[in-house]
Amino acid sequence: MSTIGGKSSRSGQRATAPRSVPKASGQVSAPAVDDRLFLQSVARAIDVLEAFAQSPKPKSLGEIATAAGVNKSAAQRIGLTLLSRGYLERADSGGLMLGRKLLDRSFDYLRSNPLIERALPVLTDLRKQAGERTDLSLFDRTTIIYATRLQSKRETFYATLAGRRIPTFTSSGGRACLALLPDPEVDEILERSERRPMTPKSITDPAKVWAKIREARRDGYACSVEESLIGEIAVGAAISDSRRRPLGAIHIAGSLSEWSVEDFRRRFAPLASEAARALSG
Amino acid sequence: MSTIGGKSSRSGQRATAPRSVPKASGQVSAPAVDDRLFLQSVARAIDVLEAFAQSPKPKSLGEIATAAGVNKSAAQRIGLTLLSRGYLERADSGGLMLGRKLLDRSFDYLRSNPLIERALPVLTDLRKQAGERTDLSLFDRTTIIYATRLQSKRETFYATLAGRRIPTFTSSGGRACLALLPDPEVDEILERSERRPMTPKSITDPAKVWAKIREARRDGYACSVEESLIGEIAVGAAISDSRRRPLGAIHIAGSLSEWSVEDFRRRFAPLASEAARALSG
DNA sequence: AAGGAAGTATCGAACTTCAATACGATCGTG
DNA sequence: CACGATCGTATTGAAGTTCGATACTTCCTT
Repeated sequence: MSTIGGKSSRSGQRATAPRSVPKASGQVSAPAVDDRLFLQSVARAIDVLEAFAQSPKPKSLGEIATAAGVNKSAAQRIGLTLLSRGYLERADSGGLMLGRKLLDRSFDYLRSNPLIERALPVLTDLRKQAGERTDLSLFDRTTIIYATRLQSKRETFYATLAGRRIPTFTSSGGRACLALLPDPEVDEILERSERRPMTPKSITDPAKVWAKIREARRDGYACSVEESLIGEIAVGAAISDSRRRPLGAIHIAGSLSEWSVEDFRRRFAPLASEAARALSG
Repeated sequence: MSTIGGKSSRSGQRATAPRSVPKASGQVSAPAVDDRLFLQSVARAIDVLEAFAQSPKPKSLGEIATAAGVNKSAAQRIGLTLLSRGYLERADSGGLMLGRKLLDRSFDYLRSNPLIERALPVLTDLRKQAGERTDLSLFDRTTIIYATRLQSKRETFYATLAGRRIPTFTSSGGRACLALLPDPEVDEILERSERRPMTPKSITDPAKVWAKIREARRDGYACSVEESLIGEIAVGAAISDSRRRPLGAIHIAGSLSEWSVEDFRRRFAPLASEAARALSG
C-alpha cells in the first residue's frame, strides 16, 4: 500500500482547477490538499517511514522501494536523506532501520498535548488507587491511540508501549467515546472501521457494538472483556471537551485470573468515570 | 536554526565532486550525504517538525517559517503536506500543531528495537522489586534517550515521558555507558556535549565528570545525585552488546526525601547492575 | 478606516528531483 | 571457480516538481 496515483500525480495540465490529492490508504481522516501545494517528495519520504509499520525490521533499499511503493532511486535518495537526519539508522546487517530521532518527535507531541499533561497526575493516582494498569487513550475516529500507559504488573509487550492503535469499536475507552457522539457519526465510524476481530471474543457485528454503545450511554462508561487481549478485562470512561466532544479515554485494565467481570466493573468503573470527569471540561 | 546554506545549496556547478551537506545543528552524529542524493524538501519538512521542539505550541504558517528557517511559501507547502498525512494537525486556534501520527512512528521504532523488547520484562520485575522508578535509556553519544519509563509514584511530568533526552554526562546511566568507552572517545563526547547544567548540582567540569566515569569503571555502575532533577537520586548500569559497546542503560531513580545517598546506592546499585548484565550480550 | 497578520491561491522560472543506468563488491550456489 | 543475483553507490540528461515572490481575501486590532 502507498500513494495511489503511481507515476506522476501532478503532471501535464498546469492551468487546471485545484485537484485534490488522494489519501494514502487506511483511515480516511486527514484533509486533502490542493495539488499544487502538495510536496511529492515529502509524501514519499513519509511513505518510506510508514513502510516500516508493517514489519519494522531492517530493510535494504530494494525492500524499502517495494514496501513504500517507490523505485529504487527514490528509495536511495529518501533513505539517505532520512539517514542523515537520524530518522533512519544503519543496521548492523547494513540495511536501514527506523531511527531514534522518531522518539524525539513523539516526545514533542506528548509534551504539546495539554490533555496528557493534565491527565498524568490523575492517571498516576488512579493506578495507585486501583492497583491495575491505567491507560490514557486519544480518540482518533476509527482508532484510538494509547498515549500513556502505567502498568502495575508484568504485561505483554504491546500492552506497555505508547503509540499503539486499536480499533475504537473494540476498546472500552473507544466505545465510551463513541457513546458521546450523535448516532450518524457513530454509524459512519463503524462503517469505516476495519472489522477484523483482534481476538475470537471481539465484538464486530455493528448491531452488537451498538448495543454496547447504548449501554455505555446509560452507564457513563464502557467495558470490554477479552476483546483486545485474551484474559484481559477493561473499563473505559471518556474524556470530553467543553462541547462534549470526545478527546480520549481513561482505561483501567486487569486480568480475569484475578477478577470476575462483575467485581471488576463494580470496583473500577466508578474510579475511571470519576477520573475522566475530572479531566473533562 | 536550520539548513545552513540558505539560498540554493546545490546550484550551479553540476559536474563537481560530491559535496557533503552540513548537518542542521546540535548533536553532530548523523552521517553526511552526497549533495546530489539529498532531498532538500524532505530535509525542510523535517526542519518544520523539529521547529516544534523548541516550543511545541500551535504555530501559524509565519511562525513556522521563522522557526524552521524557511520562507512562508515553503511553510505553506510543507505544512499542508504534513497536515494531509496527519503529522500536523489544525489547532482550535487555527494554527498548526504536531499530529498524532508521530506517535505511530515512535511506536514502530520501539517495536523494532530488540533491546526494548528484551528489556521490558526485566524492567517490570525490577520496578516491582525495587519499588522505585525504573527507566531504560538508549545511548546516543552526547545524549541519552529515555525509551521506557516505569514509574512507581507520582513523578514530574517530564520524568514520565518516553523520548526525553538528557546529556549523557549528567545522567547516571549515561556515565555508565561512557565508562565502557575508550578514553579518547569519552573525551570526544564530552567535548561535543553542551555543558549547560540541568540543575545547580549538575557536574559539568570535564575533570570532575572524568572522576565519576572512573568511579563507574571501578564499580560497574554510576550514580547521579540531583544532577538532572533536584531531590532525585539515580543509579545506572550500562547494557552492552557482544563487543562491549554501550547500547543503553538501566536506571533506578528515587527521592532523597526517602533515601540517603548511601542507602540508595547500596540497595539499588546491585539490582541495576544485575539487570543490565542480564540484558548485555 | 487604516494597518497588520493570517490563510489561501497563482504563476513563471529553473533548480531540484526524477528514473534509468552503470559500477564494484559481496554472497551463495551450481 | 565462475555465474547470477543483490546489494550499496554513483552519474547523468531531462523535465517535472519545487521554488519564492506576489496577490487576494478575511479577520482583528488600533
